[in-house]
Order: sequence, then structure tokens, then C-alpha cells
Amino acid sequence: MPTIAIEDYLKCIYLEEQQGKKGLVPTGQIATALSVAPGTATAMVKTLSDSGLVHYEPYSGVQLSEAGRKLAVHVLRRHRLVELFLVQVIGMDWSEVHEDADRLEHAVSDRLIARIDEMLGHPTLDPHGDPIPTASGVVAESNHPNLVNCDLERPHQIARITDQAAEFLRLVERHGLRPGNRLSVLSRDEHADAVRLLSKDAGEVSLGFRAASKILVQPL
Amino acid sequence: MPTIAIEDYLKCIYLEEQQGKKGLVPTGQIATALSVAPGTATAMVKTLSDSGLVHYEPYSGVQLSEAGRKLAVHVLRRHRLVELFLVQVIGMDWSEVHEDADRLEHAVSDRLIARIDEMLGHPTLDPHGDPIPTASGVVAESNHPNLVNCDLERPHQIARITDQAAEFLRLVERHGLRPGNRLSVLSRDEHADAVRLLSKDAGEVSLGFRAASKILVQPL
DNA sequence: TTTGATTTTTTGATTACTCAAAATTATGAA
DNA sequence: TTCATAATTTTGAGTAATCAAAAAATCAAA
Ligand SMILES: [Mn+2]
Ligand SMILES: [Mn+2]
Ligand SMILES: [Mn+2]
Ligand SMILES: [Mn+2]
Repeated sequence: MPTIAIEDYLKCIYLEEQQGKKGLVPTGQIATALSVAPGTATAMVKTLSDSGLVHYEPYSGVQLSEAGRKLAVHVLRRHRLVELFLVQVIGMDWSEVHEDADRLEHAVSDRLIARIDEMLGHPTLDPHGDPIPTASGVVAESNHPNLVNCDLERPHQIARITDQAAEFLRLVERHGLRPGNRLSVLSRDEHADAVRLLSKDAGEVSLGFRAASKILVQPL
Repeated sequence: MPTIAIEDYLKCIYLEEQQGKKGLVPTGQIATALSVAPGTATAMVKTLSDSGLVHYEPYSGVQLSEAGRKLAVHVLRRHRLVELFLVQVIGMDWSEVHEDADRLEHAVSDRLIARIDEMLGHPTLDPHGDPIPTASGVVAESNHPNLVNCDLERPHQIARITDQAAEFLRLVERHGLRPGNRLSVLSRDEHADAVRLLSKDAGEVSLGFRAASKILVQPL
């Protein structure tokens, strides 16, 4: 049985692989993402490599093996189903479920997760718009534009928020930018690093490019 | 923050203190209850003692300190609320929630447990009839008779099952002896180690004294 | 009260995870 | 190409939890 730490590392590597362009995830990136010392990540990566869960190229980085990917996706499934459960059944706010899910993902049994999946009607998206992997490990791919590269002055619906940090989600929530809400991008100014939006919910809002790129949308 | 192991030891000591008559719980009893080697329990007991969570008398045993009791009761509250939640909201069977609760009790946040408590209407008993400690740490005491010492040929209602072992609960369930059900004790034979019952649900049943003593009842 | 059995503690190790700081390797600008 | 900088790995160490087996203490008969 994988330990909690191993599950967290695998999930982290999976997520870094997704957004990063190159094939290999450097150990330093893992260390930063998990808030551990660089040497700690290196040590764990060796353990994972010895267990056949990653392919490790010293001084380059790691890549999940097939076994590692399977495990990571399973953890991610539990995480996202738990998040949705906390929102829909428990009534927690979508912007504050991540921390709880990060602990519960290691404690829920297969039996329990199957019941939750059933209760929620086999959902495909979590409260942040992230895809929920299927029980067999399939993750739906999607390529929504974000607020930096989508069309200007065109109605869009928020599809996904790709940053789970509580502070960021609270900001997003404060500006009425929760998934499902409608908006259009009024203008962008690269020099000022500003994206001006018109949100159906909260009126005019201005975001930096960094923040704007984390909000994925779907044209209507 | 206490580790998962420490929470499990404290909960265990609390439970052993409840049923055992003497004041001190021997380390060997803890080791047996938690399925660890005797030396492991001794080592942990010293750690707990150093943290001021128990009073430790070498070669005699331990007793929870006030701080230890408070923590233990908190864990127990989480455990029992989670059990009831799994039965009432998730729809799991009362005889199979213990294992899940034993892991979830370390992963649910105060926020989440407060919501669960609210959803369930501030319940006082878990699915096994065990009292749920209040948020402030008060545990309702009750002294129900059991099937060994209750009146003969008198209608009773099952109040509590004081053994969480899955095999035992499945047996109890199979004989229709779930909390709330009605029965009367027909006869007892000490030499044959047999207690004969008439259950409203499952007709005539025979139990050994050991098993019968774990089923607490309330005269009607 | 002696002694044999039982219980508990001690000892010596192991696994898992972590850090700080030193050593090494890679990278990119001059 | 060379060298300073940055990233990575190695080293040495510590905490937490565990076990097997030896040693010590307690208990219960005889
Ligand atoms: Mn986690
Ligand atoms: Mn999510
Ligand atoms: Mn537990
Ligand atoms: Mn219970």
C-alpha cells in the first residue's frame, strides 16, 4: 500500500507533468510544489524510482511510469470526488474544500468513494472545473482558452480554475469568477499587465496576466 | 498537532479505561488492542507520558491525564460522528463503518465535523449505540444491563453493541440483533455457556456468555 | 519463600520522511 | 571556452513508529 507521502508525490508529479511542456519534471519543481527541501524531493524520487513508479533521470527529472500514472490518477479521482461531495452534499464553499480533500483523499476507501460517485451521479467535473478521472483511470482532456488568449468582447462561461491555492480562490470568489459564471474580456494591456473583464455577476474586474491565465473559459 | 498514531493510542487507552475496572491500563493490554508488539506500546506510552498526555507507572500501566482525556474524547467524537454519517447520509451498513471511521477520524477537520454534526441534528448516539461526546468533551454515561445480567423473560430493546470487530458485528447483524430491535432472554445455562434469546426479528437465537455480555439492552 | 511463568521493559535495528549544509553537476553569459 | 550562478545530489543527522529478542520485574503457586 502506498504511503500518504508517496500518494502526494505521485499526484504532484502528475499535475506538474500536465502543465509543464517538457517531458521531465525536475526534482526542484516537486520540492517547491510540496514545500519540502530539494534533497527531500530527490530522496523520495529515488524511492519512487526503486518502486517502479517513475522513470528518474538524475539532474534532469522524473516522469511517471504506467504504474505511477495509474496510482496518481486514482488519488486525483478521490481528491476531486471528495471535493465535489463536500460542496454538493456537505454544503461547503467551493473555494475552501481543497485542504480537506487533500487529507481525505488518503483516508477514503474504495467502497466509500464508489458510493460517493454513485450519490453524485458519476460526475465528470469537480467544483473547480477539473476533470474527475474515471474508476478505470481515464482522464478527460479539454483545451479551453484562458482569459489571456480567448477572444475579446465575446461572451464566455468560466469553465475551470487551474490553481487550488486558498488565497487565489478566495480572490476569484470575491470577484464573482466562480465556474459557470458568464463574462467577456473587454481589453488587455500587456505593458500594464492588466486584463479587464465584464462579469455578469460582479461588474468590471481587472486581473494581472498571471491570474488571468489560470481562469479557463468556454465561448458561448 | 498529535500524529495519527498518538490519536489512536489515546483513543485506545480511553476505551480500555472505560471497560476495565482498575485505574491503570497495562501496556500489554494496549499492545494487544492495537496489534503492536509489547515493546512498541511501552515506547509510545513513554512518549505520551513525556507529552503530559498520560500518567505512566512502570510495570503497572497508564492513566489518561486531563489533556490526554480531552484529546481522546475529541477523536472519539470524530469517530462516532463519522460512523453515523456514513450510515445515515452515505447509506453504508452499520456493521461495516468502523474501519472507514478509524481512518477518517484523523482526516476530518473541525469545520467538517461541525457541519456533519449539524446535518445529523446534533445526535447523541452512534450506529452502535455508543454515546457521541459533545464538542466540549462531555460523554454521556449510561449503565444498561447486558444479555447476561438482565431480567429473564422480559421484553428489552437492544441499546448498544460494545464490540466493533467486523466479524462480531456481522454475526450480530445476521441474528437480527441490531440496536433498536426487541428481544427477551428465555434462559441462561452457565455450564453450557449459552444464553437463549427470542428476537422479534430473527426468532430464537443462542449466544455464548462472552458474546451476550457485549450486547447492552434496555427494559421496556 | 522459593521458583517458574507471565508481563513489562530494554536493547539494537529497520523503515519512512524530513532538513541543513556541503559537494557536485549543469547552464548560460562573457 | 571559461567561469560564475543555479540546480541538483550527497552527506550526516534527527524524529516517529515499529519489531524481535534479551533482560528485568512482577506475580502466583507450590
Ligand atoms: Mn494529500
Ligand atoms: Mn479541484
Ligand atoms: Mn484511527
Ligand atoms: Mn461505534
